[in-house]
Amino acid sequence: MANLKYSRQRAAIKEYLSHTLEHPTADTVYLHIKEEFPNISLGTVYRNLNLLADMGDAIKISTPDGGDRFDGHVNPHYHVVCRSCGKVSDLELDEQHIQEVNKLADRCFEGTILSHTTLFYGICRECESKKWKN
Amino acid sequence: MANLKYSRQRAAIKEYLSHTLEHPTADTVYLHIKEEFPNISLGTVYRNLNLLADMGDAIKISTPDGGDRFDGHVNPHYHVVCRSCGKVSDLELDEQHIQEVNKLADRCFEGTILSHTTLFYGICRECESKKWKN
DNA sequence: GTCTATGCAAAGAGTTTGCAGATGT
DNA sequence: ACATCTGCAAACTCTTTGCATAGAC
Repeated sequence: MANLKYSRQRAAIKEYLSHTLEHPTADTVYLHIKEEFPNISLGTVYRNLNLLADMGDAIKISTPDGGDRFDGHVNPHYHVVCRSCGKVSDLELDEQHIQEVNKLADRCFEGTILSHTTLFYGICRECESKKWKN
Repeated sequence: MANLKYSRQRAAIKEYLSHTLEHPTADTVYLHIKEEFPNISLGTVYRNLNLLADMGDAIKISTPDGGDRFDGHVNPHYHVVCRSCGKVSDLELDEQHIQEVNKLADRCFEGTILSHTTLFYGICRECESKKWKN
């Protein structure tokens, strides 16, 4: 791994990721950071998001629809994708459960399990309420 | 949902997906089906893969690196992505476990959980052996 | 005959990359 | 001073779409 140098843009991205509860796409991060750094380019955002993900300071979430999303909260937790509006929410599960699943999987796999990510699909509360208004 | 008409191309894709243990990308499916239908186009492959996924006859797997992969085995099971070679393998877990996880998640989420997919990351057996040769 | 599926090619979305100049150490 | 990072734009990958024709019912 190469030597990293401080950059204000990267610091701002990391800061933003660690304070938002949304799970922004690269483009959303770009639009947000642009308020502070009007000249920042999308390429820089992508480069830094990938750097942060590689360093373990962010998580990249791949969903079947649309681009990847990023999460600055790296404690073990799960995500729910709303089938109706596409929003990604956090789902805190028993930390022990997460470790259990890794062990369980390791027993069934001819190799080594390092980690896992689980994506739940469902309907978020907002969309459930809307359903009754239509 | 619209009316579906039979097509040999779609049948061939479904057949291929249900017999392979790889988890091919759309392009891999395309190359394979091309042997039987030399004129098939990539667009047709994508259209049919999405149809199959919508009908529940295939599963679309999104990984952070590269394009989506497809799996014709729709019984509940998990996947392992090798961190070294990128290969996707099946992981059969206790079916009850899978239902348990949905229920557990539903209790922790303000909305409704419908399903989930879990992607394990690890090192497959082939790559583990290679490690000792290098 | 009508409606859907196909092949083709072009367009679209998301992401990466090469380069010259700015910035951090 | 040197290596890294940035902004810009072009390139690239993956996927979708519009249209005329072929195929299913």
